[in-house]
Amino acid sequence: MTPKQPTAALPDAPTNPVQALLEAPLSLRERKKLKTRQTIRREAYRLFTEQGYENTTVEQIAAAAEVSPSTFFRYFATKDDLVLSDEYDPAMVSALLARPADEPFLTSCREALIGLIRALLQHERQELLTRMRLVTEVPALRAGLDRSGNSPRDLYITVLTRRAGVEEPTYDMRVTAAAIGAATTEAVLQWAAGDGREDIADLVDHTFALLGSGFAGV
Amino acid sequence: MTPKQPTAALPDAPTNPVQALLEAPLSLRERKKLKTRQTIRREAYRLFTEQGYENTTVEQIAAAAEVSPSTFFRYFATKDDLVLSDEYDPAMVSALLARPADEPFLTSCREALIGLIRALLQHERQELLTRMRLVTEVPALRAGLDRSGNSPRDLYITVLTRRAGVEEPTYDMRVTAAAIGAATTEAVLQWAAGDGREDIADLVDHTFALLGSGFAGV
DNA sequence: CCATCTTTTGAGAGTTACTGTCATTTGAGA
DNA sequence: TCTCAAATGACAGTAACTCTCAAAAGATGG
Repeated sequence: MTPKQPTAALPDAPTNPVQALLEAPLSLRERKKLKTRQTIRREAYRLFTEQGYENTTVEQIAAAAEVSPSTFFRYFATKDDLVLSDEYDPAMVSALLARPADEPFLTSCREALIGLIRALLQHERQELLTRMRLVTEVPALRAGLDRSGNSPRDLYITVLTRRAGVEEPTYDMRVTAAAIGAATTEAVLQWAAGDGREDIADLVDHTFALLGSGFAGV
Repeated sequence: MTPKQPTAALPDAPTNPVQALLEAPLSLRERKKLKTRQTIRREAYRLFTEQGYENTTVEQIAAAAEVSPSTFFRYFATKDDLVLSDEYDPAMVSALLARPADEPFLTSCREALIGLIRALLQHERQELLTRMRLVTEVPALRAGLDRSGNSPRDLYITVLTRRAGVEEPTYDMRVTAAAIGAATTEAVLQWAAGDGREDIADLVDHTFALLGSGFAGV
């Protein structure tokens, strides 16, 4: 489910940054790795906002973060991953699985999504918005958003499959996951487009109500 | 709406290959261009099936089609475009706009989609299946499927906007387009996964019924 | 048929994201 | 302090593009 990372160098990457900050018994090595990762990302975002995404080379980022290009690619599989890879998937999955199995899936998604974003807002509001702004503005990133492996679609498929207790997802599960996933993306991007001023609960409620109505009004 | 092509070299590319074959008053130049385009694609698909997508370089394709790499990129903006760029968008748009404006959008989509695929099947069944198989099998292509500009989402947004007679799409239109677009993609890929044996009308009917139900059963 | 103009093409050089290898460094554990 | 495994950097290589410019080929008017 998680975006393919160079697992050799990061065998046990923390699943959630928030979580990572809280349960802090990290070895020196792990602390350094975390710090390096953060530095790379921070410098990258700085350069992106200064001179644009396309105009910023990996070499520049590596130099700014004071690591070699080799090391850069050990931390992020691609340049896109700087923006696209997040560590929220596991949190979302457990939030979804924590909901009652007989609840309508749309409801589970709505609640899980609102909860997750609320939690994130407390810790990394600014970074979250910067990311989303980049995604909306850079076509290459917007495209990569649906890359298999880290898309909402794939996440929902996983949950639906597990919830049903089967091995392989059915076609209906895939359609459901794809449609709700696409709507989820729209909601998050809309929220980011308004610089996070819009109430996320209202937005998600509205979005999922539209889905639940079967597009009756359209 | 159409995928970004190097417009300099192809100022008036035919909008639809079927259409293009029928209305044949083409100048020598235009006939040669069309032929070159077809040759490149044909040779590319041959190489892809022989040795795989990733293992085939643009240089090899260009050599097989007896053009220079420069020329390749004049015909296809990227290697992905060989598979992803199609010329069906305009046909789909007009099919959709031909439906009554007060018909539920889901119904319009269902009918237009079934009609379009049926029409395509008569002329290019084999190529269509080869394409779709590539898309399902190559992760990079699967990702590129949602690239802004040629996604079903963007197409549906255009139609919804025009149908409503407004300038900018509303948020609800974007959500609707994204969700139905994602479902459309699932349907087409499912159909291709079964090598086109499944009845396309049944599949699309079923898929859009699921959407229309608001995922009540899930 | 010729001259001219425009479009298309090929050659070649350059950029950049990414891969793979190997030697060196650095933290972990006894 | 010694040893081992993990992390890093240096380096070479590949392939997808981009740009520029000159040559070739089709269109056009006489």
